[in-house]
Amino acid sequence: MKKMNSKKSNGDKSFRKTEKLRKNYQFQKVYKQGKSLATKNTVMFIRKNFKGCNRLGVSISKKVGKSVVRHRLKRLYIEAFRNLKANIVKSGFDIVIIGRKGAGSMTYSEVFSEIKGLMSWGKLLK
RNA sequence: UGAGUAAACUGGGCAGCCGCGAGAGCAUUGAUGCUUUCGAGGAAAGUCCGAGCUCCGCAGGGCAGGGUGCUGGGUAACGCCCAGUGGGGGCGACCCUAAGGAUAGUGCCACAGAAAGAAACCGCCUUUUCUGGAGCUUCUAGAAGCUCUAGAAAAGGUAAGGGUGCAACGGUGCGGUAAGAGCGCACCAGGGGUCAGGUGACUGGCUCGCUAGGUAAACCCCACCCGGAGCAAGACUGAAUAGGAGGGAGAUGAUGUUGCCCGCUGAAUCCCUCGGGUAUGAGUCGCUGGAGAUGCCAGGCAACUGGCGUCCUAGAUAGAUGGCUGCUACUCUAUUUUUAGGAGUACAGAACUCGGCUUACAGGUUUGCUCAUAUA
RNA sequence: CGGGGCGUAGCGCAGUUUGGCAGCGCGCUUGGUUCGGGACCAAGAGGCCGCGGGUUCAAAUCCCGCCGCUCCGA
Repeated sequence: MKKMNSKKSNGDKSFRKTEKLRKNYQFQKVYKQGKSLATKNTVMFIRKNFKGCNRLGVSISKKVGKSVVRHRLKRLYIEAFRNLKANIVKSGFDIVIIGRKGAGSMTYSEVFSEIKGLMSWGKLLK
């Protein structure tokens, strides 16, 4: 992965405001109509949005830890999503990632492999 | 050198790549794109105090209610800070201290103890009466009187003693007395008066025998302070506390103004329930230049204040500070004893802004002072 | 941002107003009863009263500062 990142040729690794889920109703739609996948530390909801781009929302409950722990975990999820964007084949999906109770102690490599596994389970990766 | 005490600072470093937010400039109808600059803390935390700012039919009165509580300063203000005073702890440097009033009143002080607050009880002493015993004297020879002693009753004196208890009516000693008592004296503890010093808390001297427990972080009294709500405050726009339906209250006063009353205000209003979601399931402003930071000089023991110069240092809104790599610093671990490998890097994330307090904090640096030991 | 409630035995709760013995029910242990078990009877163990200070002779209770859980309102 890291070697691929250093190449120039692969796609956009940015993460802009338009790729974020920002409103509560957007989250509620994904919860109600989406498909859910779960591991021990992470839950992922996936729903088609018919808009031609993939959007991400992250939600971490207060049970995970203090403010520093929650904030750091959210950044790790976004970083993992950003580094996996080039490998996503399908587009037009809303994705919501939820951190569960033990997720606060994970490192970046654990988060990355967890998100990668969930995405390939959801058939978003090639 | 070791132990301790007080205070200040730091909060891994350097380089590279990818990514995020904001400002400015350029391009662009715009969304955006490019360049460049800046981008978490000492506690940003807890939300415990104090203010600025904004609104509430001006902020008026009374009663409640709340807070503070040695003195003097500082400050925009404070429950904060500084300098002192008293008390307590430590050999010491130093630390802790809600520290006004207990003769304004009320309450409480379990168990024990005579008694937990001003009085009774036991006891001690004196006098009188009665009863018993011993001794002496008189004499009519078994009675009287006197002295001593034991017991009971009555009248009085006293607060020394009473195994308790956290606490017992100032303490110890000598004198004194029928027995006793600050009744008198010496020393000690406290209190009143007066004089001196100090702005003051208070300290020191002299003098008065003046000495009725503790608890006010129990009610309370005294002195001082407090209008309420909070940036989801509030303002603006292109309908913007939208516009609707049903029920109820309302000039006999709704509503608002802290709880209550008075006073003020004064109605297409107010309260409840249901349903609805607009052009973007709103946006912009408030939103960061301020009791700002820093250097020098002056005043002050200090907190702090004044003058001059320099600087601009986060402004998000599902909420920007992250990830990876290399070298290095520190800690841990197993192998090895020399290097290499692995894991980890304190507490913790701005949300209107300041001044404080409290709490959390791996490791490191510096300075002042104290004690002990050694050497000179 | 503002406000309220609760932390006591393994579990569910009293006691806090008015300071002085830490209690109740279920559960647990031992013994009895029964052929055995349950039920019943008798005895017993189990507590830093969330944590740290302070006031007081004495604190679960009063005061101050923290920690955790939980519920409202805008």
